[in-house]
Amino acid sequence: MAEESTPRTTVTQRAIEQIKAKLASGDLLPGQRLPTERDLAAELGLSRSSMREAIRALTVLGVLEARHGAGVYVTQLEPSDLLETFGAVAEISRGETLVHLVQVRKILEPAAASTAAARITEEGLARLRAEMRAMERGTTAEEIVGHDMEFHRIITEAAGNPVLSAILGGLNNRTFRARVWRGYEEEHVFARTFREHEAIYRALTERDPEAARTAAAIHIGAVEGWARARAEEDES
Amino acid sequence: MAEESTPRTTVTQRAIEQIKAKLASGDLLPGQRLPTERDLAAELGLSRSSMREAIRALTVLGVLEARHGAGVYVTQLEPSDLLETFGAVAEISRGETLVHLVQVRKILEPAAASTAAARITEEGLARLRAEMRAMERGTTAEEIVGHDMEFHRIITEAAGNPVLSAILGGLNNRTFRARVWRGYEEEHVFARTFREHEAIYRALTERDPEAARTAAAIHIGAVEGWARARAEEDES
DNA sequence: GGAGACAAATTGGTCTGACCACGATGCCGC
DNA sequence: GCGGCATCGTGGTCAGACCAATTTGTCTCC
Repeated sequence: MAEESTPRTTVTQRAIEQIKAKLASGDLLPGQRLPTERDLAAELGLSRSSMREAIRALTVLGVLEARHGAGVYVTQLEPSDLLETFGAVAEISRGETLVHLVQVRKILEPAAASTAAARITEEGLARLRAEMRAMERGTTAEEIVGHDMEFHRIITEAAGNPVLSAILGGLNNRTFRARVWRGYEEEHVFARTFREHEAIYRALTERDPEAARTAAAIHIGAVEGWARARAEEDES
Repeated sequence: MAEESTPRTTVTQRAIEQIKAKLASGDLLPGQRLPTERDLAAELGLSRSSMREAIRALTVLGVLEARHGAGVYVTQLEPSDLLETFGAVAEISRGETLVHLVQVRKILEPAAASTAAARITEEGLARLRAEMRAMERGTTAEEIVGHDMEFHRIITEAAGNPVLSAILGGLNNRTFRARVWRGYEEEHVFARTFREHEAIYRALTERDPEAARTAAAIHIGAVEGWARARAEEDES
């Protein structure tokens, strides 16, 4: 027993695991610089090509960061770094999965709004007001959607949980929204969004967690409907 | 204008984007086979090494699957494939982030339990009973934790949202649990878990969504406390 | 004629070594 | 003392070779 090599997998995969282990164990700390690709390859006993594949993989996962000419570094390992890939999922998903993604958002966003009601600062509320005004004044759909996203981002942020923020950020991708909200330019749909944002804002102002939760749930509920319609289109 | 090349990024990164675009647009469909690495490299105008890095990155993201000797394939793009990386995050995270992860679970799991109360089948309930019995009979911590995880997995599954299942699955990682539950072997802690599972199970049997939600929230609330204690240890 | 075994072609996995491009360092001249 | 330039270190890319797993086709034997 005690196989020292892992024949059933690739050397690259093994390298990935080894680096991940060093991270989990605290052997590598956030911000720290790794040895050079060449040294690392020698250390782990593989070629530079394979080592590079491993580093690239961990880079897209948001764990490492390669700076051309400067070296490879561990990221801050903030949830925002690590869960960036969550957005990629939202971008690629199609059909029914779109609905499932929105459903998860429908669970998380009300919870975030509820927590935010108790924690949001006066400054946060002021920023929400600003976004609402900007959204109403907005002319292009692009612009309006931008302020809409920012509105939700501020609330999420106020909940004070970076993991939650990162997940909701991914689910709230620009690309994702664009796909769900196709044909969103209709005037009355925007009007409805305004009203719903207003309701959420009011609940936050009154520091009413339950009202905030409900208002957010209603808001996302509307999105869910569109996602469902869109999903049926996809199933062609 | 209209720069045709993207000088500000790497060729590998560009290749990743191009393949992702093909996936999002439906140009590449789940299960489909891609051209060989060599052909793909020629097609996108880069070397095979760089192409391989791109493929490896997408493999780690759960989007592609490379079969030695057989070719590269698009996965089924099921949430379970794509959100596998979520587990990796949970494995690497330390300190306060552990608490934030558990907090997200505390939001999602009650929601899942609530939905499950309305949807779980008789067979599902039977499996829950079996897991509870097995857990009580379990001798090693390893074994008990395994049945515990399965208990939650069955409930999550019954909620019928694969995205939700995938996220909770990642949050419920074996490694993750091991880190949070250090010193979990104490008898009374297990006893408490038994009782809490019992409460969740009863609510499901009675098809009572609110009771299920509450019972699940209480259960995860206990875990949150341990995670918090564990996080303070980490901050050394 | 069909089934199994073997051989060849296909294709991902790994390695080597070279060169380029970007950053950091330090030296030199003003 | 300071700005600019040369050098070196390091990641980024490329090319070509060989290995290993799989697939496919063919051939033999029953």
